[in-house]
Amino acid sequence: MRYIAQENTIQLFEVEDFKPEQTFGCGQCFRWDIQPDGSWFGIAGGEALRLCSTPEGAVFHCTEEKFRQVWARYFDCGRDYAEIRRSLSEDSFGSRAAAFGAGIRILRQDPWETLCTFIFSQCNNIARIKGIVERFCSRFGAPFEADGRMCHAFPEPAEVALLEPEMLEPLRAGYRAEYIVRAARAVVSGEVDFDELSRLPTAELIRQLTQLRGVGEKVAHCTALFGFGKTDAFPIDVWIRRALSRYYADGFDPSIYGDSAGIVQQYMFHYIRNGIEGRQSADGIPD
DNA sequence: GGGCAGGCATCGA
DNA sequence: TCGATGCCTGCC
Repeated sequence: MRYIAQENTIQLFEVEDFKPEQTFGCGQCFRWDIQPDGSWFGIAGGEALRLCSTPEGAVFHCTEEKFRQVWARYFDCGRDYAEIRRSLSEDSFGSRAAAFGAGIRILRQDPWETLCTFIFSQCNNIARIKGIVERFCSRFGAPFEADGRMCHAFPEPAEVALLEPEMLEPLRAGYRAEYIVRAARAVVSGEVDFDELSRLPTAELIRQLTQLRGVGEKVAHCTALFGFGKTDAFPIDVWIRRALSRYYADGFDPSIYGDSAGIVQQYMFHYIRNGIEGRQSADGIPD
C-alpha cells in the first residue's frame, strides 16, 4: 500500500480494498461515525482520527508518525485483500459475498476494548451497542481533545476493576455489566494477560477467553479476530449459521480458508445483513 | 402486553 | 451432549 505524506495528512493511493463505509459498517467496530461533511471520525483506544474516503483510496488526517505507529497497523495495511477475494473464485457464496464486501478491512483493535465491546454485543444490535460503548467511554474513559472536539479514550481495565456492576447501570447494558467488571478484575489480577494471550495459537487463545464469565465461543472468536488479529478465527452467530446451513448443506469447515477464514466471515456477514434488497429469501439471506 | 434480538450460563434429561 | 429457560434493555 503506497501513500504520500503531506503536512498532517497521509494520502493512500492505488488501494483496491479500502472503503471506510464498508469497513466501519460491517459490525466489527462501534466508535466510528460519518460526519456531516462525509468524512469519518473515530476513536480507537486512546487515539482519534478523521478519515476521508477518496476515489483513489483515503486521506488520513494525522502525522506520518501516527500513521506508521498506529493507523497502518489498525487498518491492516499490510494485507492484500484483493488477493484474498480472488482466491474465493471457486466458492460460489463466498465469492459473491467478497465481491459485495470489497473494501472491507479487518481492523486490528485493542484486545481489551474488543473483548468489552463484544461482551456488550450479545443479544444486541449495532445501534444499541454503540450507545452502550459511548456511555461507557464518556463516563469512565480519560478525556482528551482531538480534531477540535472533546473525546474519551476507552476505559482502562484498572479503572473498571474498581467499579461495582451497579455503577454501570447508566450504560443500560443490563446483565452484561457484571461480565465487564469481572473481566476488568481478571486483567488487573493478572489472571488475564493480553501479551501472553497474543502469543497463543488461535484455538488456545479462544479456549482461554471462554474461561471468562460471559464470554462464549462467539465473543471469543470476535475478540480473537478483531482484537488479536487472529484471522483464522471464524465467529458463528445466528446469521452466519443460517447462511452456512443453506449454502454449505454438506458441511462447512472454516479451516479451508486457512488464515483468511475470519476475513471471509466478515464478507459473508456483511453480505447477509446488507445484501441487495429484493434478492432475499424469507429468512433475509440474499440468494 | 408479549415476542424477540448479532449470546451466555445453568439446569435437567 | 443437547434443549429449554432466564437474563437487562429496547423496539416492534
